[in-house]
Amino acid sequence: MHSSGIPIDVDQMQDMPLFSRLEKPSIEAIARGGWIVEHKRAARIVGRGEYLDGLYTVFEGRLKLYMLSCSGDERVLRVMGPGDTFGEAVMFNAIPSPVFVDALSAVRLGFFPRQIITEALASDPKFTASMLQSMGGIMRMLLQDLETCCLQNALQRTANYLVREADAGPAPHVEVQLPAAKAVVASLLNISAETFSRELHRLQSEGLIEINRRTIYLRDRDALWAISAGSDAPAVTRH
Amino acid sequence: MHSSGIPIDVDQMQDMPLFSRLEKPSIEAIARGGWIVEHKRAARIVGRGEYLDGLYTVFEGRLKLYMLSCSGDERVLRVMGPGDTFGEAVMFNAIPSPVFVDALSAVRLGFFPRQIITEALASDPKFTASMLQSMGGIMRMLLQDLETCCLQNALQRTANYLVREADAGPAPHVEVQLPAAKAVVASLLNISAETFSRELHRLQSEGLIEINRRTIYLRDRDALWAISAGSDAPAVTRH
DNA sequence: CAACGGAATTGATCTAGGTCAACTTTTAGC
DNA sequence: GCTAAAAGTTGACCTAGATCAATTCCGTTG
Repeated sequence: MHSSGIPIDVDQMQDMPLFSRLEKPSIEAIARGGWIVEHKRAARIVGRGEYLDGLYTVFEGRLKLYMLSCSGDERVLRVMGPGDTFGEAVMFNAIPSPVFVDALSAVRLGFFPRQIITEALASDPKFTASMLQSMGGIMRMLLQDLETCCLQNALQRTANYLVREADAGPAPHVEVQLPAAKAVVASLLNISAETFSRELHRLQSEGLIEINRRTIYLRDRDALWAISAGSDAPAVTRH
Repeated sequence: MHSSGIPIDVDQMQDMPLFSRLEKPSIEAIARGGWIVEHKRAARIVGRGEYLDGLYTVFEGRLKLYMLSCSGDERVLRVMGPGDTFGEAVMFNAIPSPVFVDALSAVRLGFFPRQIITEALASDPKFTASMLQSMGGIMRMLLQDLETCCLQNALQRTANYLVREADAGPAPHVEVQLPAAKAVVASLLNISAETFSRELHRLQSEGLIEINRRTIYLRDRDALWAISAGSDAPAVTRH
């Protein structure tokens, strides 16, 4: 890892949801208190059990946030990219991290010590609002995950993922780029890589999607939505 | 439901984690802006899809916060009691509620409109800190749930629940009171009532616990902990 | 105290999806 | 371009836990 003295690019911060609503001076104050950290692919950024005295934002690269079962298999919770933040819960509660964070590619992160964040919260109500909203958003995501993993079967989860991913981008696109290897996405959906492959190919054979490496073209968004919403087998025949 | 004009008891608020660190005047200001709501057993407090323009605190009674699958079976996420709060995520993000909240008994709740909360956040940094910590705590709980439900088997979940519940109270107790019917607790653990019963009786036959209606006596906390931590069958024989 | 109804237990099946293994395709290094 | 390693696909099998069904156990009410 490399903890540089390079000043943080304020313009880039302005594009991040957590900071985008703040006035320039506020952002600058926060930027001055933080620093850039660089890691290469596969580096462990946060380990389970570590305490974090600050929060991270992603400037460049991708990371996975995951848990490990006692038997060593991992469950990916989020794949994070530019603009995402992590560490809030651990920082505000002074608890050991319940999750691991590893770099999926070379990454450039901003690190902001708790002290700086606390000061910014005290001096700028807009930052407080942004922070609360950001945390609310993560809670919502976690709830979604819980819902997905407890109440939906493998086919529904797959369809649901594709539809959500298609809507996620700025312009809803019919072309979904998997953010990582299929095995990682499978873990995100809490299914085995094999099952993920099978369900994906099932959707393809039904004509709802087309698979091309890590790109999935959605051919019938409504049908996918219907599947994810529960009508388990609308036209889709099992076997 | 009954939306009374009864003033909110400030002393009772002081016992709630969200307010306990505030100065009396802050609490009083918040109390003046909120009101008491009463519901009887089985009442729906929040429905999925509803927007909430404020947050609730529980003064008296128990509630369940749950999701429904498309096929109608419910998954309980939290059983809430006095001192708990809910609605933060929905309020701060102005999103429709992803969950249902029903009363498990007659309940007395405090409702605080967003306006009041926002003002309190702006005027008292301690409240901001408390709020962030509270939300961080919920995030941590959700993460725990996700971990439990994705990485542990039914026996581990059952053992884990008992141990956590025993530590939850003010004094770690060897006597765990199930907060609701076994079927509700089972749903909390994302297993069927039947499986929950079986696993509980398995633990009993191994001598690790004793079951008496809704009271479980923990006879060997370390062994339970070991099970929940992963050593799947330390002395516990399957079948 | 009888009797009714919800909660809990227990046994007998069934199945979604995991695991293992063989194989093919893609990617990256040289 | 060639080769080794990684990623993905596909089939055969297996198991944890769901579901269904039959009792049993209480607690409540008249």
